[in-house]
Amino acid sequence: MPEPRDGIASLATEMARHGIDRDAPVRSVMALLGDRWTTLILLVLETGEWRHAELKRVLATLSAEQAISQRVLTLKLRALERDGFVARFVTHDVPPKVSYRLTGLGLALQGQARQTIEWIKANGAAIEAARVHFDGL
Amino acid sequence: MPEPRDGIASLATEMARHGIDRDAPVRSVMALLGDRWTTLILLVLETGEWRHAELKRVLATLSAEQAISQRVLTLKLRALERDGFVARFVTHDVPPKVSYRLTGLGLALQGQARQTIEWIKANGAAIEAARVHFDGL
DNA sequence: CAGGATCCGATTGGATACTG
DNA sequence: CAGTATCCAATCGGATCCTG
Repeated sequence: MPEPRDGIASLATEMARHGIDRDAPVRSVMALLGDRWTTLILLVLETGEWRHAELKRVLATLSAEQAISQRVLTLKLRALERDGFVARFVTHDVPPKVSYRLTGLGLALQGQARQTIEWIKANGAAIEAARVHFDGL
Repeated sequence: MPEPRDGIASLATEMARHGIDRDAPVRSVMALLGDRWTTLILLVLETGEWRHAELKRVLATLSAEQAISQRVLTLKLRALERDGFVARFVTHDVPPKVSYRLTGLGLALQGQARQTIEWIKANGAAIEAARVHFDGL
């Protein structure tokens, strides 16, 4: 294992110790936040408890493109539930009523996501300027 | 456009005004941070200026799985460069020497990413416990 | 050495139809 | 209504080969 530069060795051992990779949740949660819908779902669930269908409808109004498919919404909610970010409530009526809301952990995660999103929005002009410059080369 | 719940209307108009979706950089930058390699690349570039090959080698030591392919490394560096997060330097020798480092904007982005990653690491045990609970149902 | 071109497998997300 | 199953297109990432 080469050590190409000063400082990177300690960095690597730090990462190994704290598990930034090696299937710690870091990779998968970052991927979740980076996917097509999760940040929007978190944003909506931050406002309270939502039924599946209602959530699907409001997400459609929040996205410029097409609506989320029922299948993908279920997939994303499951992923968030599995990681403990979202709690799921069911009444065993016919038809069943299912609702979702953030857990404390999910609310904290959304706080993190919101910070990053706010930063990107605040620097959006600079980013888009860089893109125009790069594309016009 | 229905308004299923109090507060979501102002949320939607806020998002439309500030462009949380609608191809503002928010979506694409979040996706970049969520992909297989970008956060690791930012982490390494935070330590200084790196040649392409050296960067590829150190990334291999930082990831538990396989090494990054040359093609994908170039792709990710281009994406970061296009958004103004990474600067690229070339000497027109034979063979050429190409190096990369973070811009001020990229350093700020890495600050954001680091915060989120630290949060995930700090809550990694809770997340993994939630997974065990969910999977054992 | 850096990176482009090509080919490929794996994953992601959307559309639709069906079930309790 | 919520969820699952199936099918499909698009995207992502890896492997290999080739060039200045």
